Amino acid sequence: MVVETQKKSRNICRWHRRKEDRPAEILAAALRIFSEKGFAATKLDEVAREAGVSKGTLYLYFESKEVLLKEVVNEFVLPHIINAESEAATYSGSIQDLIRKLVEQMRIKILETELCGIPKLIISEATNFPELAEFYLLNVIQRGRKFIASLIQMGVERGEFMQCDPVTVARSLLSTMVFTAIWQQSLAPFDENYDMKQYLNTHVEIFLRGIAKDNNA
Amino acid sequence: MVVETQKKSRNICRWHRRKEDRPAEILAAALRIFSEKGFAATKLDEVAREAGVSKGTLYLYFESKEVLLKEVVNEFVLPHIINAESEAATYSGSIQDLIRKLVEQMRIKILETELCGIPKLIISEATNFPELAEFYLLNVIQRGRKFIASLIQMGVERGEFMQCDPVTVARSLLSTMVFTAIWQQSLAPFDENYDMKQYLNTHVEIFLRGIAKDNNA
DNA sequence: CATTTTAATGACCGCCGGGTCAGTTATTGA
DNA sequence: TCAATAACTGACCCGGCGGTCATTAAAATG
Repeated sequence: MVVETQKKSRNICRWHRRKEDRPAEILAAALRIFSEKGFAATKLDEVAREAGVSKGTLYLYFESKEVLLKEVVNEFVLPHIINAESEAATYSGSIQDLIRKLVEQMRIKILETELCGIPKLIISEATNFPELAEFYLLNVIQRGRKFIASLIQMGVERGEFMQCDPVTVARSLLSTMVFTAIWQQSLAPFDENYDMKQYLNTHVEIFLRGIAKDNNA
Repeated sequence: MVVETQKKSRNICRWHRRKEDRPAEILAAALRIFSEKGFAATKLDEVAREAGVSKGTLYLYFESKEVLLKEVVNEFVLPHIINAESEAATYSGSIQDLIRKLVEQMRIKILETELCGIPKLIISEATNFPELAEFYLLNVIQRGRKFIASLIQMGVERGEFMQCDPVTVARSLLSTMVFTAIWQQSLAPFDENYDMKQYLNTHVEIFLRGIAKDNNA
């Protein structure tokens, strides 16, 4: 053994040079593997295989495993928050209906995709990577919370909702979204009769009825 | 180097032989470290140090790292479920008040202690240890869910709550409890102005108002 | 006190996986 | 056409940790 390096026949198509596409492909592969395995249990060899490159190539584009994880978060999560905010800005119906709509969109675009692996990842590694946790809390959770709180506040002013502390109420609604993501990536596969859509609908209706100004049973 | 083994001076008191106490001490230490670090990032050397023993001693009482984790779950979680069930059996007030009381007890006995590290642990490692996930889902989550569903059902029959699917509603309430535990062990330390008690109270009141039969704002 | 038993120790082993780099090959451009 | 360049590869390195076991000494036995 030792050295003797590569001289054998080689699968041709892997040897393409595609500097432009590599980062995106690697990030997509990393999202998949990180979501499934968590941080520590993810092997870079596996990410590389999933991305169709060698481990060395990873280090051409990302300087370490930890940096790779951060880049995954940046790449895949932020756009959706921004999207929801602009969605709300142009909505003209009741706040209740807007909330129903936003929850449904979040379900379809995040909770039912592999994207929901990210919250679980952050939560799992929060103690080991506090810097990442803070980044996520600030840029995703707190941003989302402020956004929802502003909707609640608006609903109160319009007389749709009862008097309440919008921030705490927003926390309550958002936590359900986060929990749903985490559940999806952990115990949901073992949980018979679990139906995310039904669960979310029930929860949202209880929630809306719970903060409604007057009660129409 | 090599061998030369131990002959130097030694801290005397660690050499006590306490076969009876060791397992409990090791489990307590394991709960602390597992809760804080997660499974993969926990080093058995550290658990041993925390328990005041050597790594070899761990293997005298537990055959592997994975078995140690399972024993931790068995030891610390199950008793609390059983306790809540018997609590409810002897309660005589309204279901609403019983739910308030149970949530508060859960907060004090689990959520505000290191015990809440366990749900996070299970969630984090669900993919890597599906066997453990199933065990926890069956013995803790589903058992708790059935218990809560029976309370909801009772509330419906008594006319406290509106018509609903008790199991889905139970899911909604329990998920908040689980989420609170997870949050406590992950992002809560970074989340300024987070007050678990206030959050839980608000959430429970919204929930109870949301499923109440008639609305008294 | 001498002997046996066994709780407890910690140096060591082997493997695994993050990270490196000498070597290989597609592409560029002169 | 043929350097020169740079994307890409994978064998290798090495530190860290789960797990082992020969050794030590506290307690039990007689």
